[in-house]
Amino acid sequence: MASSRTTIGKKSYQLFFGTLANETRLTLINALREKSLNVTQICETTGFEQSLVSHHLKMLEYHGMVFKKEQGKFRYYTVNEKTIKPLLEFIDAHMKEYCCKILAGKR
Amino acid sequence: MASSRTTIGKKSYQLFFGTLANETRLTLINALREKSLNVTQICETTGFEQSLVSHHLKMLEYHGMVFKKEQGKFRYYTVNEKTIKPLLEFIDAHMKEYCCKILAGKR
DNA sequence: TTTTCATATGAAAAGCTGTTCATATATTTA
DNA sequence: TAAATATATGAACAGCTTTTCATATGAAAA
Repeated sequence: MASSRTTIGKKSYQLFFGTLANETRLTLINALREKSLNVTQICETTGFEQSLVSHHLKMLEYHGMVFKKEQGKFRYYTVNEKTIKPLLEFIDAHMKEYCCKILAGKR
Repeated sequence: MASSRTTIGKKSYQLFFGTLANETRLTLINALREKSLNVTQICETTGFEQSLVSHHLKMLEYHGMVFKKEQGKFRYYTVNEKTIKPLLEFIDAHMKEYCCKILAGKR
């Protein structure tokens, strides 16, 4: 049994990381870190087009990174703090320690 | 001061996640989780072409996810356990809790 | 010192992802 | 119920990423 190994396949990781490997989606997540917003409010905050925002929110929701709450004709989105916050903190620590080339400004 | 917020920009996250959002690179990381291997050994283990492996290792190294150790004409690569292991464990936990749609088998 | 082995790299082709546009659906208001 | 508002979705195009191929570089062995 190769057991301390994860039980979740490469494809799943690829989808998870792929979901976060996008500047637009990271902007949406960041916008939602303050508080829940509906789609129109997200568009106002970020300056992105409505259909673009909807497409990306769908993907974020599908991967459990945001949650949707229906309220009349509005759809309020909330960031999954439990995942997103520690994840970004963890990565900050990695970057500070290892990614000198990136932090140095190039690329 | 929006201070508990990360100091590292969206672009850096995009590059970090983008590096891991690829099945080939995840396969390389997985191959290296057992032990350090040189490029030829990685090719044997994974079945990938040498130039493909070199391209991807370069990216992984650049982002601090693997380390390279020169030994004569060989280049031994080691996974960055400190980052990769807890990261994958963390994501497993996220998946188990939120990504039912993915785990259910579709996509 | 020529050949062989190990790895790296640049450029082109193939494949994938993001954005836009047009439009659909669903809810509320007039 | 017609019009307005809020959100979602499919398809096409543009742009980016991955893979392949040809070849370069560098170290070791013959």
